[in-house]
Amino acid sequence: MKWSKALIQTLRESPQDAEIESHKLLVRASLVRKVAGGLYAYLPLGMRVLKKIQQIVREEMDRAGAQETVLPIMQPAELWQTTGRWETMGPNMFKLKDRAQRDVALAPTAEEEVTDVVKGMVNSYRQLPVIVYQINWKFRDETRPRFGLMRSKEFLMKDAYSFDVDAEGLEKSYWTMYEAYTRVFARCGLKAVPVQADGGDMGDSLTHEFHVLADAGEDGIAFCPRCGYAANLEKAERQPNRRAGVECPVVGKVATPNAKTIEEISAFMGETPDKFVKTLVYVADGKPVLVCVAGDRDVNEIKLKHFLGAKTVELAPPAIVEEVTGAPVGFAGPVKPAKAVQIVADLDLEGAADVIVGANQADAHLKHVDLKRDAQVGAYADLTIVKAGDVCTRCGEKMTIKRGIEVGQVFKLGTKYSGAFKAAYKTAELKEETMLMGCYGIGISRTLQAIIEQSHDKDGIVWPASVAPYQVVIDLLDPSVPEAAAVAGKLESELEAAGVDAIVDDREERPGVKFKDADLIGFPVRVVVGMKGLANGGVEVKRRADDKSRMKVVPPASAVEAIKEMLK
RNA sequence: CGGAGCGUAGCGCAGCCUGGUAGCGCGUUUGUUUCGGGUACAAAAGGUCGAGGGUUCGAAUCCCUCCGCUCCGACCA
Repeated sequence: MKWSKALIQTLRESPQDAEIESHKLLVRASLVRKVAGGLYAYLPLGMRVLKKIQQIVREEMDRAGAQETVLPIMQPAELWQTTGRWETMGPNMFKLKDRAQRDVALAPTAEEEVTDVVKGMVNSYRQLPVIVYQINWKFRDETRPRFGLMRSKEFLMKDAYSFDVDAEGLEKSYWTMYEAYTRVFARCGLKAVPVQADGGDMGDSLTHEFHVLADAGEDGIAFCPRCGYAANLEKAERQPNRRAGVECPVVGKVATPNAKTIEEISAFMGETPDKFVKTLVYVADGKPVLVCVAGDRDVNEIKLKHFLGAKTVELAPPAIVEEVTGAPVGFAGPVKPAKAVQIVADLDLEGAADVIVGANQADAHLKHVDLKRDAQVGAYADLTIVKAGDVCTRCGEKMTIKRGIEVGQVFKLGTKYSGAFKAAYKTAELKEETMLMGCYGIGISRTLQAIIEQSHDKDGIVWPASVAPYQVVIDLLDPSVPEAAAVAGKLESELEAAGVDAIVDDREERPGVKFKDADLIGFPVRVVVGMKGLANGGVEVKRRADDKSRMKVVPPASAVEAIKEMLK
């Protein structure tokens, strides 16, 4: 490829709407261009990377025995109504009508569609297991698209679905995909770590997310340095910090005017936040619940939801809080609320005594409270978000918190979709059984950006050779000198013959411009064809990631060899 | 959906407070110059100042409405 003919327009300045480094580089290096909020055009350079990632995914899926398909992006509403997700996906799904007023959706995912297709084709246990996949555009009407391709309204996703006869088969499919994902990310030059995660609305409990660790990541992950435990904060567990066995005098009321938050009240009373019990009013499936956690803790709403077995859990609006506690927001407590409602508390508080709680009365708190003696706590459970320094449940080590970008996820779905669609097969005993499903996603476009986020320096992107838009840039410093141009041209075709893709920077630009652009876009290997080098009978070959001192000067005839060596 | 900010040339921005011929840098085109880390000079093209309405002799500028974008929060198979 000749640069002078390529549709590339690098930018000196970052677009003003880009916040994180990978987003800035994506735009500056001319890989994508924003069309509208959350919608991006993939330019030739970006497209080449996207295709290389896709190819790696395809090879690994095929190796794992998955079969490629393409399902329609436009999906009839009936499919979604079958599982009830037409409603529950709600505004996240792009919905439209065709000319006959039939409802259709733009695919946000494809469990329904694939289940319907496989159901129509598989009738016998002999046809199972089967895993199908597709690489296709997905659409989600995100409330807040952000960070470029990280969270966009339209994105490229590989989604795979496994169908098995029993739990054992599903287990096997799940780990087959897990292995394949490990290989995919490694081949993309990414350090992606598998972490345990919450299944959300998708299915049953076992699920792993693959995260690329980065400060710009949207998810928090708890890690145990000793035993290797890694879990999304949505799911992460810890050993409770019980403080039982404290002597507890009789309850006393304290006037705490205008002190509503734990911070305010702890400053007011001169006690540390962990001496307090924070009581929050939640509404779970329409019913109010009091939730107590230690004052220095935050409620994990996902854990709460699972514990209560509720479909929806949200903080109660002020009116409900007042009705339940009999006091304005800020003074809720577990001791004799105005309305007798279910009270649940975090495991930290099991046996807790001599704590301070809201008095269910304006501008007042209670001290010397013994939860067991003074309150009607219905149940104790793990209800809080893990923090750095919390203790690992497995090995007792202190955990750390890092941030990650989720690039892939593997789920066991069980019969959630196959049940709804009555996707059944005949057993050898002629019985009808429901298939067991798993689903497995990789965000291809997000992976593209995650690679940049993980691999860049002050000058630009540092592409791993496996996914670089071109593996080699040939900087032809004097394009108007025929002998130099001939050397570059010959090298380009030799590389092509050797299966290495290269772009020749043949622009009439000063060397500095070419070097800056090469660094910005981040081609793994740079070859400089200049009069200075040619006078000494050589071209210069250098890795993007190395400094100038690691540059090699080789005769043009052996350049291909040297380049291939560097690409390894 | 709540809070904040911003919409002026392909990109980054000034001008707005205090109304009076729409500017700068990058990029683009042409010429000269320079030539191993974003050369320099000159000339040129490119804008219904987000949209609509109002005030005014006159609106990028003041007022109203709407739209879009970004950030924080809530949400997130």
